[in-house]
Amino acid sequence: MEDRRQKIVEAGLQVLREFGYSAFTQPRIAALTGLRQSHLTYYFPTRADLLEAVARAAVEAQLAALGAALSSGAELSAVLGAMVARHDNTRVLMALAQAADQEPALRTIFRDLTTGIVERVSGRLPAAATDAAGDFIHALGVGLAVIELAIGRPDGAARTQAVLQVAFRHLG
Amino acid sequence: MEDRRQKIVEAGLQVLREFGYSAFTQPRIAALTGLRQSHLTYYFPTRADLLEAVARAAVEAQLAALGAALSSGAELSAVLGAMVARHDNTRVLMALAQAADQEPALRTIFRDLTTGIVERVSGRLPAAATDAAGDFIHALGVGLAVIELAIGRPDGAARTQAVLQVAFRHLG
DNA sequence: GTCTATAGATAGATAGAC
DNA sequence: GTCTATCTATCTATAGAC
Repeated sequence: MEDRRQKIVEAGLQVLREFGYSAFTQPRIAALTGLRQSHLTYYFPTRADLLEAVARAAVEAQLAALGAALSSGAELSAVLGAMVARHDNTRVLMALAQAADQEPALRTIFRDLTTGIVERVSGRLPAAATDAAGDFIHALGVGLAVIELAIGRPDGAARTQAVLQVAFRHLG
Repeated sequence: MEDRRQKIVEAGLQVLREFGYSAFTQPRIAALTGLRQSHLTYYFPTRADLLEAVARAAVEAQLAALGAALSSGAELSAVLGAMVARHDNTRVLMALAQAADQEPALRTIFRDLTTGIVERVSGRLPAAATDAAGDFIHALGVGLAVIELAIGRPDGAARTQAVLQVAFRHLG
C-alpha cells in the first residue's frame, strides 16, 4: 500500500527533525510507525533508498513552509529570523548536507533545496539588489541557523537578531 | 603514557576531517592508531569522553589555522574564501555543531570556537564596522562552507566567490 | 504481494589478564 | 598501570513464511 510508504517517510523525517542525522536508523523509524524494522526493508530495500525518499520529502516540506511564511505578508527579515530559530529545520538541513557530502546521489536533492530557497527569497528582495543577493541571504541564514542550534539560547537568538539587522541595513 | 592520548585524539580528529561525524567510532579511530578498540577505553572510558577531547583539539586547531592565515597578510576576503573551501574544516565544524546540539556539555566548546573566530576576524574589519560585523562575517562563512560542502564543486565555489564579493562591498 | 524471523556486521563498555 | 578478550546492544540485510 502506498499509504505505508508515506507513513514511513513521514516518520523518517520526524526523526531527523527531533534527533538529527545520527538517529536516522531503521529501528527508530520503524518504532514510530508501529511496523517491524524488517518490514521497512520491503518498501525501501536499503537504508540509502529510505534516506533518499526522506530527503526529497524534506526538501518539499521546507520549501512549502518557506513559501507559506513568505506569503503571509511578514517582513523578509522577520520570516528569516523565524526560520533560523526553528531548530528542527536546522537539524534536517544539516542531515541533508552531511548525507550529500557522503553520497553524491543526494547532492542533486540538496541543490533543489538551495535553488528553491534562493528563488523564493530573491522575489522578495529590493529590485536594486544584485544577482548574488539571494545566495547571500540564503548563506547567511544557513550559517545563523547552524550557530544558533549549536550555541543554544538565549545567546544564539540575540546574536541572530543583531546580525540580521546588519545584513538588512546593507540591503536596504 | 600521555603520548598515546595525544595520538588517539589526533586520529579522532582525522576521522572527523575525512569522513565526518557519522564515522566517529572507536573501531575506526583505533584502526588509525594501531591500537585495539578496547584499548581506547582505557584512556577514554566512554565515547563521550573521547569526543570531548577531540572537540577541544579541533577548536584549538581551527583557531590556530585561522590565526596563521590571517597573519599571512592576505586580504580578509581571500582568507575567508580559502577557509570556506576547506571541506575538512567544514566537516569538523558540522560535527561539533551536531554534537553540541545533542550534548550540552559540548556547547561550551562550540562557543569557544565561535568566540575565537569572531575575535580574530573582528580585528581585521574596518574601524567603522558595527559591533555585530564580526558575527555577521562568521555566520556568512559558516553558511557558505556548509552549502559548498553539500553542493560540491564547481557550483559551490562560484557561488561562494560571488557572495563574498557582495558582502565585502557592503563592509567597505 | 505483504510481512517477519533471523543472520551477519559493527558499535560501545566491562571484567579481568599481565 | 597497561592492555585485551569478550559480552551486550544495535544496526542493516536476507531468506523465507503466509
